[in-house]
Amino acid sequence: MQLTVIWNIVPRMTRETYKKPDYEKALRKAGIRITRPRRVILSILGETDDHPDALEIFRRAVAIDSSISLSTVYRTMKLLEGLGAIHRHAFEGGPSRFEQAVGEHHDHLIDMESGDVIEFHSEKIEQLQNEIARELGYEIVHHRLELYGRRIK
Amino acid sequence: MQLTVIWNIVPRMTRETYKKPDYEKALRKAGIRITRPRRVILSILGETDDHPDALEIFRRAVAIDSSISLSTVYRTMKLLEGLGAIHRHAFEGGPSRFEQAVGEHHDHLIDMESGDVIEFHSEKIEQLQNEIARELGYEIVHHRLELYGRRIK
DNA sequence: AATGCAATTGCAAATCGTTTGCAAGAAGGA
DNA sequence: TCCTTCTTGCAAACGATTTGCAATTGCATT
Repeated sequence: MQLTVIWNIVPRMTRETYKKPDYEKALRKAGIRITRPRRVILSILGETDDHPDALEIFRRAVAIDSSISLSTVYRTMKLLEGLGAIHRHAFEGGPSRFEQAVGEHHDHLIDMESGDVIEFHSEKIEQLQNEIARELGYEIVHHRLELYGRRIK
Repeated sequence: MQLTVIWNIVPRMTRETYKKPDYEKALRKAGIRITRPRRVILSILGETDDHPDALEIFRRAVAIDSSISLSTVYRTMKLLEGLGAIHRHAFEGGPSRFEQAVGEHHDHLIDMESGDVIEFHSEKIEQLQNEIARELGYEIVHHRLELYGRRIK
């Protein structure tokens, strides 16, 4: 199977402008078959704002179509990740958690008590990272910045 | 078993000033028994400059004392981590890799071709992180910053 | 140096998250 | 509709790590 990054076929997509039919058309164009399980998983990813792990996605999927299997969830996540449609995050030990690749890049602040994930973005930090990498003779392909913190009362 | 962070009992330790006897004394003071396997693992951690994973530490340990088991390596890593004597890093999927907690905090730049890990530190980035967290109503307990890059030719 | 007991060990089996082989079942272009 | 290829569910395999257990060992105490 040959993978092409198709996410740019569906550009400027945000949580608000997200439309399933367009999305599926783009996938089909990239040679990906729209199956029942995939449609279910896609709809879950499109509707959530949190960062569920495979098991959680599986649970939600089963609630819609009980015949879906966990391996299909894993396979679909890997497929979508390869297409650039979702991002995988491995926070501190735990299982991978996924989020739809919507809008621009951001980093994460993890609430150590609740496990909540807060997204943020700092252009200044990004620039500093590039500077540092350049000084060391590298160009950054991607990065990971996670802040683990406690809510200030 | 009651754990106390003892690493500050052995302050200002650098790779150059590191002395096993002092180290072991500090551990004993914290109620940790210095066993043969632990002495071996400690010496490996003290001598290396890279970021070996448990299996690699196990291999090196076996070369010194063939009776050491992998589970003891894991148990010791967890113990030392709890004491603050080592840091655990989980880079992109792979197994945890460890490094002695020596000197001050630093982040990592991972060479995507070779897997090499380059350490760096930027006070500016640290400050920005604190600002961001504060704005979001959080105080940072710790963070993880990894740059994945390619060498510029 | 010998004693006693809790801490530590090695081993094998268990666990967790994830991947894979396989035969059966569906997608979608002709 | 037919045919080929992709996808699926299932169960078994997987890699990293943890655990239960009985045997061993460190070390504070005699």
